[in-house]
Amino acid sequence: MVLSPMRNLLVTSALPYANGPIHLGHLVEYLQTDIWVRYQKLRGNRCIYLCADDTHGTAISLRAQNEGRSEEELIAEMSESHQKDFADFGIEFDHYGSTNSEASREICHEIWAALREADMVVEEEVEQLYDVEKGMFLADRFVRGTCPKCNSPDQPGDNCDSCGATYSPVELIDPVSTLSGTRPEIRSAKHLFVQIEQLHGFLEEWTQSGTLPAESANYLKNFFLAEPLKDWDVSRPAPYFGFEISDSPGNYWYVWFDAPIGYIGTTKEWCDQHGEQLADWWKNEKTEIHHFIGKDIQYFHTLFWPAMLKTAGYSLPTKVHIHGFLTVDGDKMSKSRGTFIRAAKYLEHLNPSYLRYYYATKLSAKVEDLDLNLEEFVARVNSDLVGKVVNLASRTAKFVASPGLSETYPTNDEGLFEKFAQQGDAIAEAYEVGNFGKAMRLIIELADAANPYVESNAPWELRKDPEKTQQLQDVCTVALNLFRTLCVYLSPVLPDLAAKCGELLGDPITSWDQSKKPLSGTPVAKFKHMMQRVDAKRIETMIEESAAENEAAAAATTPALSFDDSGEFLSENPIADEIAFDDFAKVDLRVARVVEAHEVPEARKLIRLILSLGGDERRQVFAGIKAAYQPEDLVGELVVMVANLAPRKMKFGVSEGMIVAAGPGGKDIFVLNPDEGAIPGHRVM
RNA sequence: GGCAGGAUAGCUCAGGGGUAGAGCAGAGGACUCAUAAGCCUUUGGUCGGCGGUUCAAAUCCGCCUCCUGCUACCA
Repeated sequence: MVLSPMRNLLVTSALPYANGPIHLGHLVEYLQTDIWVRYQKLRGNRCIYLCADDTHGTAISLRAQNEGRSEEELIAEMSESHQKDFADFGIEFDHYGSTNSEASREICHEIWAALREADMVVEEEVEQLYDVEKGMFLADRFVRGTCPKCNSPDQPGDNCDSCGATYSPVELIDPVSTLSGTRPEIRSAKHLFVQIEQLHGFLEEWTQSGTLPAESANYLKNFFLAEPLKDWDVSRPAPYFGFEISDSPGNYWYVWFDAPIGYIGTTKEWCDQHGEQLADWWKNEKTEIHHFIGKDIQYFHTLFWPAMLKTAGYSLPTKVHIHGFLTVDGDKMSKSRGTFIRAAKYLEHLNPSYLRYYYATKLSAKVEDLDLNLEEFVARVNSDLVGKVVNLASRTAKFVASPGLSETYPTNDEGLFEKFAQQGDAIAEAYEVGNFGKAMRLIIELADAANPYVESNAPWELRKDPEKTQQLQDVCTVALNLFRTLCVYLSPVLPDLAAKCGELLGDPITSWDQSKKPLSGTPVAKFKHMMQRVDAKRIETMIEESAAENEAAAAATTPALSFDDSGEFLSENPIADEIAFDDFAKVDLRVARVVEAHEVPEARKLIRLILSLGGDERRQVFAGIKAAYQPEDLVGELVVMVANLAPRKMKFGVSEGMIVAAGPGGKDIFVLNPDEGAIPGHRVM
């Protein structure tokens, strides 16, 4: 790639939602972006990095309500906490704003006016469930109820976990608001829709024009652009925490309408603070706009967002960089396992540089998930950074502390400096396209070449011979220059290390081109440790603490879920001897439906049941449940029967199996019913 | 169900028609400047399976298996 002399770059990360703290998953994106931005700045490009808190929507209101304070208080605190976490990880924004700002409000109105003018806005009545007690409409995720297709109870508002049916929450049988526990009613309200289908052709072209990773372009092509695009519902009726729509009082912009606009609003704030013109950044062909986002929010950024920009006459994103999700040791982050780790928690135990480097080794330009393998994390950081890179300085710097670097750079460095300098282009290219993993591999490859040089030139031997002081100084000058070049290359990832290298050699690292010219004749400071090795025990502690915190938090929010079951029955009836699976499998348990149930007048404990196993298969079973059940209550019920039990002649007839029930006996007998969805004949295993 | 991506050494991954690679882990050795770091040597793989194209396939094509993700008020 040809890098023009000086580019103008506007870079954003997705706006974190003001509903919770930053965790290691978020950091993939902010570190990725920060590294890219630092790289661009190091190259001498004009680059501003902007971000903001995403503050609107129902979830914010609910949380504020639960905490008994205003939305404004909540988002102010969140913003502060987010910014602290970012700063502590070395993520340097040029400006950090909020979607709840005057600047953002202005741009929302402006873009809205443009959509109106383009005749892209339509009104439609939408039926939604309304929680009378809370006084608000309920998003799908706040409703549960019985599936209209299969009658499974307690299903989510948009689809059934049991039969997989999708539906609208208004179709639910017996809907319940998860917010108040009351039954919501169906109400109709006016919503405003944007007809992005009008820009179908434009979006098709734009999404396929190389602005997106190939995976994403294909995805959009197949899933969205193959058919007419649906109108986008961009309004929510009051009460809603957000901006009221000027020409539609009582309606507010949906959080996903104003979130991306926050990019522009934040730019405007930055411009106002720095005497810059917004148009130079957002209405200027020469400015590149780069968004970094996760794959979960692709379609907001690649369909709605460009449609809005296009309509309002703003520049379109030059590139949308899309990353995957973080897993920890191969699994999704888990609160109970303690792998859901807050940024602040990490920092209590570990150095941010470790994570910056580790993520860098794992990031590529592809849309793929990134695994934080904790064992590898320790190995990589300790081996690569401490063992190879920093080691170069720590094993040589002290030999030249008094004379400093040689007056001129030695000619006999085995071509190493030149080799290091030449690799710079390949490393730069890898940074530029977002393939940080490759950049790190190339850099560590160089470090691997540098250590044998020190080894074979053995400065610790040269030191013993007063005749060889010049040679000693030269060897160390070479090693330290190689170290410095590595620090230049690593500085987007490890600004701290670069700063320490600058202090050691008395020459701050500020430009990529410092990798091209060796340093000579300068003093060398007393060597101080630049990076501690990762202590694996701290990781363990961090995980344990995270798990404990999450457990405590979960317990606090779900007090209803505390159980206090007596162990009495179990102690009186100890568990039987262990059996092999095969022994259990001999028992053929089946779901059966009670099709008839009859009194047996002469029997003290028995009821005569006719069970159906589906089709024409019928069994007569005498069940000892007379004290606990009325026959008429059993007809139609599903039960579990032992289907292959040898028939038994009884006084009142032949019993062809038995049904299973729990309890101590007498009146306390509880027949087992399968959960919803089971049908007669199903085997029970 | 549909779609996308993936499967290469014990682990994490690179490579991508011409003798299978790196780091870490493992084994052996020499050294002792350095944060028990570093250096040298070395074990280890039918590149998920089956077919096809080709002089040649880990690589290209087809089918299959398994994982992961996504799946709009949609299929």
